[in-house]
Amino acid sequence: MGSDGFFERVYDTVQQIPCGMVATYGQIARLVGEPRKARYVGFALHSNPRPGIIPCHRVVFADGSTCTGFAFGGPEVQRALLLDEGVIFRDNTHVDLTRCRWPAGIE
DNA sequence: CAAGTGACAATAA
DNA sequence: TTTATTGCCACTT
Repeated sequence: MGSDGFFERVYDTVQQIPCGMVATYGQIARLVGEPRKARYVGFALHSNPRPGIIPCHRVVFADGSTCTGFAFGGPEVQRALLLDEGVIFRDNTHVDLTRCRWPAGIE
């Protein structure tokens, strides 16, 4: 859409993640058309210039694992938020991308 | 104003 | 199979 910035596309895509679903940095990078910029997708959320409109907790690693640090205010907090939205967890730190991967049908 | 840094993922060896 | 390196934009200081 009107946004010509890479970050803007990332924010717009992350905001489109439906409740109960999660997306990976790499998938978002592909959705914006730049599979090699997955690194900056994470940085875009880290910078978080639009707090409140960017559900960073719905974004996880390609492995389905959440960040190892306190990026979301606490990995356990992120897990609680996702569980509250209906996301299925395989482990305390890994999300069941098999069921909650978004968008559905990317293959 | 310029340089450095940063929540990852994919490919090569 | 696993480990290491590369890629690359915007934001921070």
